[in-house]
Amino acid sequence: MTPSPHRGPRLARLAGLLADETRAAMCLALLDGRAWTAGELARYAGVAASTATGHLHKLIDGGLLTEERQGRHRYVRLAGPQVAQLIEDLSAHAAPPPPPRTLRASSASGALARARTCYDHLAGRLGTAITDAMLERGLLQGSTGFALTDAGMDWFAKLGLDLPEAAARGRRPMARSCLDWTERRPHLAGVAGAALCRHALDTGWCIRIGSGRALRVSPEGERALRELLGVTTPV
Amino acid sequence: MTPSPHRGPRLARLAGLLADETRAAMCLALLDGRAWTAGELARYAGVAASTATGHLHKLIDGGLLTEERQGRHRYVRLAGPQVAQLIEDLSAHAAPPPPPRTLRASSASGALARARTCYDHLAGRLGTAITDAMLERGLLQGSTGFALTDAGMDWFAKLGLDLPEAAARGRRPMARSCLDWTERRPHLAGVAGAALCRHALDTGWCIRIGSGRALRVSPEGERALRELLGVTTPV
DNA sequence: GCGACACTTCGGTGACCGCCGAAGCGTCGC
DNA sequence: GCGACGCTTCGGCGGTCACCGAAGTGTCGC
Repeated sequence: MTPSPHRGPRLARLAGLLADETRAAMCLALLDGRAWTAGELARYAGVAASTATGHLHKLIDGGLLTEERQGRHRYVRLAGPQVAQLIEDLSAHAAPPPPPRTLRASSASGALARARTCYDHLAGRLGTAITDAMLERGLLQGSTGFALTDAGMDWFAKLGLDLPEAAARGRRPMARSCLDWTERRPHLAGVAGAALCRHALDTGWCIRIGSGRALRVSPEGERALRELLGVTTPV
Repeated sequence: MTPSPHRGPRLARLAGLLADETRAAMCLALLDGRAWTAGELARYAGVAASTATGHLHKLIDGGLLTEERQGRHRYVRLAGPQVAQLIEDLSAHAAPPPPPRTLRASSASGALARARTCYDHLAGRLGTAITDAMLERGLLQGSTGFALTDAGMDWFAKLGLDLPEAAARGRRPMARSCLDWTERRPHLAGVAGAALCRHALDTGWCIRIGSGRALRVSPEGERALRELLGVTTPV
């Protein structure tokens, strides 16, 4: 007797979606949380447009992506935060065994390692620094499985961010830990992480560098982070 | 410029390990946390022994499994809790879209839905009931990303379980949430979940039914859970 | 020792799947 | 309208991979 009905085939089907280098590259690109056109993804992955079409069909059928058609363009994005989390987790497990701990600064092209978005929250040295500060100040609890404290809820409320209301809109965790692939330490994700990132972009604390995931911290952002969390912008 | 060195191929390689029905079935079977022989897995998955050998090689090379040779037997098990978590997470995401919420009792063969192990912690209605009770009593915090409170640490200490010492032995989270595939709600995993499960088996609160993952709760176990957590054994 | 047994290695076979280019279909801009 | 453009469908090619049976290696038990 199999212990559960059809878990094996289902698991294999889902894993199969990510088991191809081209599709994996597409999903990792989409981790920036934005919508890409089919052509952009094809060029990014280095395949013909017709090939990309087939891959996108599979990813959409499999529920990992959603599409949105606009004129002659077809925009695709990750189907939701759960999918982003899944890919991020899986990708973290697939990381190389011994990370070259010493000269890391030289790799991962400076700006990205300094501050970037990870789907819809903050990552890089900025993300982990903010997370560390929130832990120190008792706004966040738990060395790995994060939970927001009452003080943490107040802190967000003072910023004008209504987390309970945001959390009620979906089944998403209020606070979640996401493994940072440059820092190899957790940073804040979940509803709280997304709200903070959105706030940082809305208020101009952080500004996107070009069209990628990299961010730079504005002078106002530096001041706000220092005052609110005692964070000095990462070098 | 690719945003990161070689994440795509690595992700694809890892996913590829689980993208085959036979390998997926093997990994799901190994989620019970025990060591299986190659022949057992071959029969379980319904393939020839030679085929199973090949699959096990791949899974071991890929770091998902470890082997242990004893005489003419080759025992394999999951390489660690991180791997168990990964497979459990992935499998939860692969679940069928609309769970038949009504007649669930009839499916998932009664005993397993009532109480079972999930790798090395407690799952099923028993697992979620214990988790709910710990949340209610303030031993655990966070609706999804769990963290143990001070009161929770004391509670474990009173049972004679030294969690900080256990946690220091590895990089494993103290408390973690694991999605229960029969209840569709989280239960307690991580160091704390494993310690509690081990305690329950050591003290005879729970006893394995046959050789599978299913458990039954002993009379002493019922009494202990009622006194310690106010949990009445799930029907 | 001698079989019984667990597992492994080795060809061979067939299916699946990713890839491309060419041709077709819609949309946009002049 | 008319091309330019983005995307899609189709056919064909080639590589990869899961599978098996048969033969081989090591271990256990008598």
